[in-house]
Amino acid sequence: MIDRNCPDAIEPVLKLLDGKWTLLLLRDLFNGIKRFGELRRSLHPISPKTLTERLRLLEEQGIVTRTLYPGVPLHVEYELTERGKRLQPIFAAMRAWAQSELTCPGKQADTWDTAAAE
Amino acid sequence: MIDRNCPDAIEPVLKLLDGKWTLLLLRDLFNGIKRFGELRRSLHPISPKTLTERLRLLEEQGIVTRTLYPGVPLHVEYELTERGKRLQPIFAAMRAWAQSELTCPGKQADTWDTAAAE
DNA sequence: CAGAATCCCTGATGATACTG
DNA sequence: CAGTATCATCAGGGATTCTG
Repeated sequence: MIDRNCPDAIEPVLKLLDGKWTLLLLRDLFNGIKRFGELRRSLHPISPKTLTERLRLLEEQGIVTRTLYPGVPLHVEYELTERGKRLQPIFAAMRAWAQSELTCPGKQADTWDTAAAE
Repeated sequence: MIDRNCPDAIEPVLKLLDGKWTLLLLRDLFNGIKRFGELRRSLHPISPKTLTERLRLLEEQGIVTRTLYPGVPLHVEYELTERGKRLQPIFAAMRAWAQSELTCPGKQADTWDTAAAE
């Protein structure tokens, strides 16, 4: 039976990572500091509105930092906080599963276990 | 720069786990075989429609199995496949992060790093 | 360049009632 | 019990335009 205290409570994490672009956005940031435009291009076709929203939320959660470099044209950088970087294992686990279960380009595994793929 | 081949491709996983209830549903199944009604109560207030939809999708992906035990009243059991059970590390990583970063009931950590909590 | 402001729209989900 | 069938809903996103 579940430990309804807290140990099993992934809800907060789910809420944090919720949103169509959040995980993809974070993945990008794991590759280093990014500017707004970079993220926008990388996450294309995300809308600037959505990108801003997601970044703001992550900022509030202490997952990313926003650094403004005054001047014209504007220069803003987004970077993962230490707290944010600690999300790494989650991505690692996802990649691991993807690699072992999704047969990238070349593999033949497609034999699940209970199979019956129509 | 990112390895645009496949290694970094978490998209399929994200798609698989997408949906408001999917992760919560899977978490329940990690606690053992469940019947439709059990899941419904546990995930309350999920609607039967949504629960069915999610279960069907997971079934198609080879993540869960549906077993029908003929008779009246009906008896249907849902269980994780081996493939599904291999998603475990993802949950583990989420729980780990939640425990270390979200200060369950008693803790005081709330000091992120770049702080500046409003 | 980085957003803010608007308006719009669709798809995931909810609510409810019914059935084998 | 375990769904299916319908209809209604709404929030997350999208598209576009504008500005410091």
